[in-house]
Amino acid sequence: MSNGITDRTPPADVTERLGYRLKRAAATLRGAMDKALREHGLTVPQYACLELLDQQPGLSNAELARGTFVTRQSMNVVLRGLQDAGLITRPATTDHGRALPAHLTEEGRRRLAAARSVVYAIDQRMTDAVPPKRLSVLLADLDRMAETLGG
Amino acid sequence: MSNGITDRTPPADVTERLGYRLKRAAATLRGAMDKALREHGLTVPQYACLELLDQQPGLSNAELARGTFVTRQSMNVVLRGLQDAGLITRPATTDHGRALPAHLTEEGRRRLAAARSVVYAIDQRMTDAVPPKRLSVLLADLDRMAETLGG
DNA sequence: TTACTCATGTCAGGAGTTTGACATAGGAGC
DNA sequence: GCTCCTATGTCAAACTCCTGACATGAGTAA
Repeated sequence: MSNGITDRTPPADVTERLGYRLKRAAATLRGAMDKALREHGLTVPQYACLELLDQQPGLSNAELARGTFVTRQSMNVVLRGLQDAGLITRPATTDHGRALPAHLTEEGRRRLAAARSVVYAIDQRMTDAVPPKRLSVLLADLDRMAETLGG
Repeated sequence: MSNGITDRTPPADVTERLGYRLKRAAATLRGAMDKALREHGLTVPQYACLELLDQQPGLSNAELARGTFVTRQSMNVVLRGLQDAGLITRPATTDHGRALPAHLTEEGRRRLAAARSVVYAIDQRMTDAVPPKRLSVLLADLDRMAETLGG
């Protein structure tokens, strides 16, 4: 059966398929972040939102949704929560268009800084699990996988 | 700043971190599977459950939950749905212990076979996106990442 | 101007998932 | 025997997220 030509059929064992492994790694990461962030009073989408806003102040609801891989509707409730908690500000109206630019408050920056330390630790532990020389290749492969499926 | 020693601090740009890329790839895969499976009347957890049961008949609710990375409670709902749809069977009682072994019905096997084709196609497209020589290494790295975080 | 298209923000409803809790069954150790 | 400890199944409530839908604003072209 082994003829030197790459097998183009997914393994019969589900757990040997790329999709399963990808899901497993992502689920584990999600669980670790969820647990760590809970002690900081933040959910994963909330943290992701704060992180994006810190790097790109003024992002709109729709832009944040795309950046965190959720729908506009989901991001809307996240933003409302962050707004109620006083971590971000958003104008009620705007001169041009409908997009409402969001910005971090001082408190938001503080909470983000605190939460960032624990998330960094997790990301670093995970990154250390892969040989340094393979990291850039791994990142590129993950990107290709996403792009191929229309991400 | 580049001194030949591997940088041990996560990139400031969130989108350059391993966690972000991993989430992106997983989210894209989830979206593709979700869309494809909807035409077969199945959700992703339902499909995963059927696939596991096909390979390992008699798995219990808790075992299926661990295998699909959800809680027992979630899997309980999934199993109830599959049972109502006549795709699996589960005894009401058992002689030994509390674990109730689940099994596919004939209809369950048919639906799984139909759904499997579209999922295989997605998995294959994704797998083809990474150079064949790197596939086994990629799988190993994903595993290491999960194990490091306690998966 | 008008009509069309697209992106955005938002509301309503429902499906899926989680946390927290409780009762039951088996095994290990005393 | 008895007591922990663990694992399992299940219920209830809350939360998260999504699908579907609608209205608004901007740009484009007839």
